This record gives sequence, C-alpha cells and structure tokens, in this order.
Amino acid sequence: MTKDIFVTKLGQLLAGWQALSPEADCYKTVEELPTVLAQDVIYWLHVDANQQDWMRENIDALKRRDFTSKVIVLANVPEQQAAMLAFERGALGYTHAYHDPVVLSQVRQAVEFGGVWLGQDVLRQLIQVGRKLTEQGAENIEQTLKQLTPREREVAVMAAQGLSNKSIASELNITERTVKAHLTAIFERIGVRDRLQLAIRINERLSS
Amino acid sequence: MTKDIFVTKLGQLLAGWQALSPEADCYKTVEELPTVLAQDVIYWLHVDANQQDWMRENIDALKRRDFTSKVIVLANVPEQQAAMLAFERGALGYTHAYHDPVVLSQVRQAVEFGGVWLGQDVLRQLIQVGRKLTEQGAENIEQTLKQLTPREREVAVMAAQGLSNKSIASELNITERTVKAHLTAIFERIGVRDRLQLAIRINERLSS
DNA sequence: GTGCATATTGTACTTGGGTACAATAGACGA
DNA sequence: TCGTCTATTGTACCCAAGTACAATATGCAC
Repeated sequence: MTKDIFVTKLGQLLAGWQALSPEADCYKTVEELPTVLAQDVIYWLHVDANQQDWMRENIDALKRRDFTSKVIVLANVPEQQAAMLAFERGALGYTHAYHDPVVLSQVRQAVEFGGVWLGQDVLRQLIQVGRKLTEQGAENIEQTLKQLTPREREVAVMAAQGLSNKSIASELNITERTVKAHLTAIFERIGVRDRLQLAIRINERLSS
Repeated sequence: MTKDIFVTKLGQLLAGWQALSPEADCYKTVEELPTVLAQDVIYWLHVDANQQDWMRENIDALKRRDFTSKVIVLANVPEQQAAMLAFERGALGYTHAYHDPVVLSQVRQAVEFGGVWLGQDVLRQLIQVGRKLTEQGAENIEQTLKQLTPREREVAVMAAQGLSNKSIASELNITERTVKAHLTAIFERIGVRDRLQLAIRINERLSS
C-alpha cells in the first residue's frame, strides 16, 4: 500500500489531508525525514505563496533521497509559474492545498498509477508553447541533423551555439582547418550559406 | 452522474471499457451521435495509429457540438506527438486504449473533477520546452530589446534574422557604414560580441 | 544656449569565416 | 580488392564583419 508523507511548515495535517489519509506521517522539513523509508511513498509538499525557491530545493532534496519518489505539491496559492517549476523539477502533481479530499484522492491515484495531475490552465499554457517546438522542432531538427555524420553533428551544434572555429577545434582536439572542412560540408548538406544561418536553423526550435 | 460515450471504429466496447462503464454508449463515428445529449458526458475517442488527422477532426467536432464536453483519447499506439495534438485541440486525457480498467477509471475521475490526465513522458517534454518560453521568453527579449533605440531595434532584429549588413542597409535606405555603427552600439549595449551571439540571444526565446 | 541622445556617414585597418585548390588514412561493404 | 564514406590536415586566398580613429546634423530637455 502506498504511504503518504506530508511535508509542511505547519507541523500538522490539515483537516482535508487527514480525511484523505488518516495514517499519514507529517514532517516540518525534508531534513527531518528518516533516512530509510518504505518503498511506495507519495510525498506531499506544502508550499506557501512566494516560496518557489524553497519548493524547488525541497523537491530536489526528495529526488536526491530517492530518484523514484513521487512528489505532489500542495500550493496555498496555485500559480502557473510555480506549477511549471514544480513539474520541471520532477513533481508529478500540483494542486490546491485546500482542495476537497475527493479531489486530492483523485490526484493521488493519478500519481500512484504513473500519471500526473495538473490543472487545465497549466496544461493549456504548456501545450500552446510546447507543441510547435516538438512538432516542427524536435522533428525538423532531427531531420536536419540526421543528414550529417556524427562528427559533423557535433561541429554543427557547437557552431550553432556560437563557438568559434578555434574553440570548437580545441574542444574536439582537431585543427581549425578540420573544423572548417566539416562546416563547409555541413553548409552544403543543410543548404545554408554560413554559420549564422545554421545557428538560426538549429536554434529555431531546439531550445529543449 | 457522468455518462460515458465511446467513439470507436470497432463498433463495440473493448472488455476493459465495459468493465469501466457497463452502461456506456458506443458509436462508430461522431456523426452518428444524437444531437441532444445529457449534460455530464465524457467522450472516449478511440484512435488507431497514424490517424492524427481523424483524431483532430473528431475532437473538433465534439467540441463544436458542445464546447464544454470532456474528451479523452484512447490510443492504440500512444505517441507524444499525437498526445500533444490531442490536448491542443481540447482533449483532457490521453492514454493507452488497452489500459487496465483501474487506470482508465483513474483517468476518468481526473477529468471528471476538472483535471487532465497525461503520461509522465508527455508532460516532461512539455515542461522542458514550455517553461523557458513563458518565464524568460517573451519577457527577457522585450527586456533586451528595450535597451535599444528604435532604430537599433530594427537593425538588431534584422541582423538576428541572418541578413547581411549590405541587405540591412539597402532595406533601411542607409549606408552599410551606418548599419555597422548601429551594430557596434547594439553589441555594446546588449553585451554580446558579434551578430551570431546576438542572433542566439534574440532567437533564443522569441519563437513564441 | 548648452548639453545629451539619436541617427547618420567616412576612411583605414584587423580578423575570423569561408572557399579553392588540394592530400592522406582508416573502416566497411560489394 | 576496390570504391565509397568518413575524418583529418595543409596552403593560399577573398571577403564580410567589426573596430578605431573620427565628423555632422537634428531634436529635445534644462
């Protein structure tokens, strides 16, 4: 059975949380947590407004302890910004701290079964910006880079990041001349005329 | 009580779906659906591999009928691409068609309670690309460009698009020398050393 | 009127990027 | 074995980009 562990500065469970999980443990900080824990644990991290740094650090700490641990963030004041930060650091859920136990149970189950939980607004925002990048991005870039040999790919990416031929050369332990040779081949293959065009083409949607 | 309506080319419910919702209706196409329906409906759209167009059209059709309708996509072969397309069109869930009824029930509840459901991999991809755009993106670029004079902004953007000094000059009806002067000022102000760095900086997060 | 910011242009110079000729060597499949 | 692909390097050359000296004109705030 999955165990719930709450981390909240309050030092005790909110009524809703207790209803959700009567036998849950509760700690004030991540540091207080015992080093050895059961396998199946869901951590509920309670976060006040304007504590994004604290949240991030604590998620990181939990992930360090056990990379597979499942973390759900309970926000007093849910914000898209914070939500995305949370998910980026590896949280699997982000929801309102004062939600109905029914909803919280919902969130927990989603996470328990390997899914994630987030509000529609958060998702919507992610979708809008995310899709273009993945659709044209990943795909097109891959398509573009796939035309190149492995070595050329290295050079192409480095050049696109703004490195000089000299830097690339010393990075790859080859001469500047060789870098130039690769670049000439790259330009030809990709169909651009110089490294600036290459950078634009590659960075266009790569920003992953 | 929420009603489940399945749309699948199979013409009948899979065993798992039946277990999930014994009294669910089932249609072969969206067109077959009766025009008037109960309020609380969750549509399950069953999609084969390589049918993204079909999926998109059907989600759109369901949304047209009732903008608030909740759509969950059941994919025979789940793909991130398709998942993001689905969410973009307004779907609230995307999962494997042959998942265990327990999981499906999970998905349904999440959607029923106003959440969404998606796999970790999909989310992860969205987060990575999405966050930067929203956080640093538009904002930082504006911040960067705001340091420049109007004329410099024009030049900066054109240079970042890969235009040569000569092109920019003729485009703006000024001499190449003037373009260079602007660029020198731009580099100084922005804190980059050449037009490639400028392009990277500007294109970095502009793609929104 | 005196500064200050903006926009414009000139000449001369340095330098990094890119191309045009190359050549050499290893890996690998037909 | 022979040809093709990949990776490497050399010399010489051209040119766009950028800098180092500038100067000039306009508009606006104090």
